[in-house]
Amino acid sequence: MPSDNQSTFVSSRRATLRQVAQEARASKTSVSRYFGGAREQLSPDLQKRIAQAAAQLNYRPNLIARSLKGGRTGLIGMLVADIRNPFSVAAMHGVEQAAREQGFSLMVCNTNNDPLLEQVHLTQLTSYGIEGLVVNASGQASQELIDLATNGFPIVLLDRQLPGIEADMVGLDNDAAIDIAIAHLREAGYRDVLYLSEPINHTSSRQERLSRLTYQLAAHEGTLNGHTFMLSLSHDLASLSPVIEQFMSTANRPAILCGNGNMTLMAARCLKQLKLDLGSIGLLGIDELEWCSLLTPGITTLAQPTEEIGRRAFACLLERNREAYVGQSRHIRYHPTLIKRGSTSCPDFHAT
Amino acid sequence: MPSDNQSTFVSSRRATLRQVAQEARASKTSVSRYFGGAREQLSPDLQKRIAQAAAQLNYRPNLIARSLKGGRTGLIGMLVADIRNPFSVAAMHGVEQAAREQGFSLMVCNTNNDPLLEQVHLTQLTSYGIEGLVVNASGQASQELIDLATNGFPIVLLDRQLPGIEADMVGLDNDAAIDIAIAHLREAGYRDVLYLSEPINHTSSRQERLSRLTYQLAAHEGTLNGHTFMLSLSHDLASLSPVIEQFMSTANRPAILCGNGNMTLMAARCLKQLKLDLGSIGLLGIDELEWCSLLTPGITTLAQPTEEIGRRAFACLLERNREAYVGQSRHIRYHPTLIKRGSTSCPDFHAT
DNA sequence: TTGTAGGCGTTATCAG
DNA sequence: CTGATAACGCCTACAA
Repeated sequence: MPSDNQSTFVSSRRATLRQVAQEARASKTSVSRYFGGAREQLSPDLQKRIAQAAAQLNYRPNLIARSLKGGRTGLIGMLVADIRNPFSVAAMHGVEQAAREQGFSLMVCNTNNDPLLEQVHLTQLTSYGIEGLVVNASGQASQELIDLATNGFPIVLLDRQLPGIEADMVGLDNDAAIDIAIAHLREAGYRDVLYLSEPINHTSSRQERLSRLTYQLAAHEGTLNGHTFMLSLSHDLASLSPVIEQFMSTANRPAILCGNGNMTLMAARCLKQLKLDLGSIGLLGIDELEWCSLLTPGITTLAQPTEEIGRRAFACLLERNREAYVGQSRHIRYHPTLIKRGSTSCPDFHAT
Repeated sequence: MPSDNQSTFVSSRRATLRQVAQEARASKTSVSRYFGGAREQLSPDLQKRIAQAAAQLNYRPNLIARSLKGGRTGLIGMLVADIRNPFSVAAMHGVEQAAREQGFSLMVCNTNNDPLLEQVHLTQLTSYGIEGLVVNASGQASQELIDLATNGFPIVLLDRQLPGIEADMVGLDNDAAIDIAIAHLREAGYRDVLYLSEPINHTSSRQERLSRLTYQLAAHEGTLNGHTFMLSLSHDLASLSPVIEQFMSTANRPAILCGNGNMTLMAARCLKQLKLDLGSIGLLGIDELEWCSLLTPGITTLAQPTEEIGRRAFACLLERNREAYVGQSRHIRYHPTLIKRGSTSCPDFHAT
């Protein structure tokens, strides 16, 4: 809770509806109507008086008081696992735009991948009477969140599902992503794949990508070999380097597939340090980052429509809000776009 | 939304203080005290009854209603010009952390560099009764903002000042940044500098950097030549390429100095396209980005303590809130850190 | 230690 | 068309 001290700058308190009413020699009701969208009902004269008084007092309706009565706060909340991840930022941007277009404001909370913090923020958000929640949280849902979902509170999951929570989800078509990635790597002539992922930690999108990879590797057994390495962000390059060196020493036509943008960054750092040339060792990342085109000869990526994903998430929220909780929860998955660059084209290889 | 049923049935609406009071056979006052921090005043028995009832109903105080009476919302607002700028995100992260530590929640609004949008968001924010505002806006302040500041509303400017607004500001020591940059370039043997900036547009930080650059160039007249180019983000590389080509054709030991991260990105793209080698043409950027170390041979940058800047901004807000508006507004400037990399070390050059 | 009454700024209901 | 009046959920004198 904010600390004790009395607000000292209260001198310039905002004007209230009542003051406007007095100044305009009208009733509170009329003023309320004027600002509440029923302006047409009022006589031109009254309208003018109210407008004048309001302008003079620089009056703005107090949204808090309004929501107290009406139940509608116009607030929606968003929980983000890692605000410094460009994916999160882009998605958030999408949510925010869509929300504003519909007259909603967004409260964003960064949980830092900390379930405890998630709980704290959730309590805060609900205490402020948010009307819906977009969640991109760390793998496990807090009890708080589960309760909310169970009670039919409008929730949309972003990028990942959460065990124990029945809600709409919008994210990437992970199967398609892996399929496209593998197909591309095969066509480009790579034969050994090292998959880099952040620890699964119950994060569904990571799980899905890994599963599909396993499936693909099985399907191409004999022509494509696979290895997997989980890398926590808190680890430094020191733990990745030996893995890659080991991989290089045994692999034939090797390529690295990165499960997300963070992994692409780690891989690129490591390859640079090991002085390995992009292309001769393949590199393909899920998530497009602004610098991927800069690194000679360019890093091939699978781009997600991040903003659109955010916008869609908000749209889902709105729908749920309107139609109550009808029908099964939907899973909306967007198709990734392959951006081919030099990191997956080695002139020495030839497609099968 | 749930129907507005009054009945005491399992309405999915949140429990209110009144319901808890009924369930606990206590008065609203007692329950209010229980949750308002005066728990000690109550008899153990009463405390227990209230605790039980609250748990059973899963009661949470409604922060909105609370703030209506007390005036304190525990909300602070932040206006961000461009949410996709890593600097903004990092600063926002700092603000958010500091705010949470003090029990405040953050409402972030992205103005997209659009003054109109800024106005809209500002109205919204104040309507929600925010207790303070952190502003990193496009150059010109809206009238709305000016009024707020004039009335003594707690505002802190981030990274840039705004004409017509007397408020604390926290940002980079731009003079120091330029001084360090120029000194470094000179030492590294560069003799011609092309300064890339986004259009000044009344943005004080851009103005300061440019002015200081001009000053430095004058100070080193004869040993250092300078040119300046303003590049809008909406422009594409096509407009930058000829400038750089022209610069290269006439310059002696040329280097590019980038006014911020966006410019560094543009420059890097352009140099890559023109197939110019980093180092033989110098490149130094203000703002450290995650990929600057990746691009061979590394881009030299001036790093800002972005998170700390955000945290400090919130701290200022708190102080202002406590001590009313005492004394002059402060300008807090952080010193940048030079991160030397290959882009400013050309083996052919020798220091003066 | 506990409770009663009134009010915060707004909207909804029901009269005129 | 316009205006009283009663909520909304909570807090805070003031009593008991």
